[in-house]
Amino acid sequence: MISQTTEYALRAVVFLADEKEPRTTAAIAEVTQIPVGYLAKVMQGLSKAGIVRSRRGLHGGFVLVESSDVLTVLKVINAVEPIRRYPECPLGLHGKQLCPLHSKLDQAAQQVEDTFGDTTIRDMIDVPQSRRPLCQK
Amino acid sequence: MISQTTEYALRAVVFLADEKEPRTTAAIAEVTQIPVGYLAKVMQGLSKAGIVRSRRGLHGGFVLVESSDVLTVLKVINAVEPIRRYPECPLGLHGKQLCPLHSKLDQAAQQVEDTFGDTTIRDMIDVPQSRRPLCQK
DNA sequence: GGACAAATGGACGTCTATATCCAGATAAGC
DNA sequence: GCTTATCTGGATATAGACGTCCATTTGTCC
Repeated sequence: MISQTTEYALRAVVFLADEKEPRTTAAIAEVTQIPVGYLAKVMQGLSKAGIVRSRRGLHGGFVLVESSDVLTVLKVINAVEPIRRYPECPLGLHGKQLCPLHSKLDQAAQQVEDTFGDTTIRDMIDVPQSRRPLCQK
Repeated sequence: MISQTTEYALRAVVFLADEKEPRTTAAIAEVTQIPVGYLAKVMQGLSKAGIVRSRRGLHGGFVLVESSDVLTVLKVINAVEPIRRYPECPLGLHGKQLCPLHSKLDQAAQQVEDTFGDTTIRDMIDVPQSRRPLCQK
């Protein structure tokens, strides 16, 4: 469905949503349980995609660019690895129109996009009774 | 969303749906535009999963086990590579309950399963006006 | 039983996702 | 300007997905 890397990116973003000051790769890695070396690469990707802003040197780290109530899950997914759509038949058949097979596949992808496009990061943090992401409680 | 191998499996199954006699790997490969050597592996998988039945020797090949109006897209997907669900939090947090992040991911997976579970192979072949899968028209 | 057709299984090759490690660049604080 | 903290970029390693190839097994037809 979504790759391991995308899952990592979502965890990191959820963590950053609550933080005011920049958080280092090491700090993010610890809370999110992501291999620190690999997280560095993931964060670079998010940085280039404009999801986070990085600051080097002492007291540096990463902050979200957008507010968490504007940033959607879909934006994060698209920054890492967009969901595969079917703009046309992979076999190059029936012109621009899709056959029912690939139409169905595309339709499912669309559904997923819609679902994630409607969910902001804040939606997943402001939960009434406990069970916040990354938290034990 | 779904892997290349799963897409291959779906193409092969769609092709077999219309055929009464067994079709060889070579015949399937040609119509579906799948590398013949790799298709052989895919077909073995479908065979072991009980989606197709194989017959060796002259006039051998593959046939669907179930009728195409009973066989769903989901069954084929599950035979090759099931859609990843989230029975529990990957971080091992909050007991059996899912946090909103993984709940959302699982919900999307569920949606996709539902969509594909409701679609039979026949649904994709009996189309009123043209654009059948694997066909030019 | 012999000739041929076709699936099966194993060995192997390649590419990408995942992951590690480290030298270099850059920023802050003194 | 020096030291320290931190991101950046490149090289490298590993596993799995995708793909090829071939010898073997199993089946049909004569």
